[in-house]
Amino acid sequence: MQVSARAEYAVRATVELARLPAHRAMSAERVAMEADLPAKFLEAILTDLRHAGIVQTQRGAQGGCRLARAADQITVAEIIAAVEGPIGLVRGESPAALAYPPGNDAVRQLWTGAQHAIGRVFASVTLAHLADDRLPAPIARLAAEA
Amino acid sequence: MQVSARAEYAVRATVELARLPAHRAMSAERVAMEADLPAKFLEAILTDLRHAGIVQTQRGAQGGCRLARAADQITVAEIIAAVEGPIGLVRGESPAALAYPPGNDAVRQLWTGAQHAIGRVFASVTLAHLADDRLPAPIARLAAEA
DNA sequence: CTGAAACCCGACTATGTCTATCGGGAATCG
DNA sequence: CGATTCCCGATAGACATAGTCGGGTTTCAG
Repeated sequence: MQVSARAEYAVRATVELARLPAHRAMSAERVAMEADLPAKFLEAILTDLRHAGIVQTQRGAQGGCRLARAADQITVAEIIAAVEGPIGLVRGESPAALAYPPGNDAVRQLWTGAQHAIGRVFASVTLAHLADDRLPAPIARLAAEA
Repeated sequence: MQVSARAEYAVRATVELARLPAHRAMSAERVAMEADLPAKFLEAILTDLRHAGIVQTQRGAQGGCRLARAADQITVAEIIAAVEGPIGLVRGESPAALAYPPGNDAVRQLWTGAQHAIGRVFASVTLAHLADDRLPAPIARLAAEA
C-alpha cells in the first residue's frame, strides 16, 4: 500500500501546469526544473498523462505542455490511474474478481471498502484544490485527525 | 496502491485461526491446506506474525499455531503492518516526512488523508468480524456503494 | 531554409521487491 | 527413539521500479 514515485511526480508536475496562465504551455524540462524532478523520467510520465488525455503537448520551439482541461475538472484519481494503473487492486486483481469460499464474503468486502475509501479521497481532490493549496473540507479534516 | 499477496494471505490465514476453538492450535501446513495457500510461503508469513505478537506457536508433535489474543482484539491494520510494513507510505517515506516547498502543503495533506482513510478502514475491522463474515456497518456501507 | 527548441519513443540498465522454494536444524511429545 | 512441527537463512526467478540514453520528428522564429 504505497504511493509510487511515478504517482507523486505526476501530481507535482500537473500542479505546476495548473498554476500556469490559461492556454500557456511550459516545456517538460522547465517543469522538471521547477518541481525538482528527474527530467527524462518526467518525460516518460508526461507521455502517460498525454495518452490518458490529461495533458496536451505541442512540439517545436515555443511548444510544451499544458493541461487538457480546466484544473477543477482533473482529479488526483485520474492522474494516479493514468500513471500507475487501477487503484486498490489485490494481488493484481480487482477485489470484485477475487474468488473466496462461501462464508468469506466479508474479506472481499474489506478489500472493496479499502479501495473505495482511498478512491473517494483521490476522486474528490482536483488540481484546482492543489494549485490553490486548499483541500475540500472533508479531506482536510481527514488529514488533520490523529 | 495495491494489496500484496503477503497481506492477503496473512489475513486469510489468521481468519482460519480465528475460527479455531479457543486454545486450540493448527499446524502451519494444515492452515495452508484449508486456506489454499503455498505452504512454505505461509510459514514465512507466520514468522512475521509471530514476531509482531499476533500469533503464538508451539513446536513439536501436536504443536502448531494460534492467535495470541482474542480475535476481536486483532485488527486487519495490525496484520498488514506486520507483514508488509507501514501502510500508506509515499515513495517509501511517511507523508509527514515529505518536504514540499511553501504553498504546497495541500499535496502533503492529500497523501496524509489517503493514509488515514485506508488506515481507518483497516483499523476498524477485526478478525472477529471476518471470522463471523460480518463487517462493521460503516465499512459494509463503504464496500456496497458505487 | 535553416537551425534551435521541444516533444516522441524504444531500448537499456540497475536495483530492488515480491513470491516462493529448499534444506537442514532445533524443540516437543508420545 | 522417532515422528511431528516449528525455525531460519539462503537462494532463485519473475517482475516492477526508477531512471538514463540516443536518436528521430515536428514546429517555429528569423
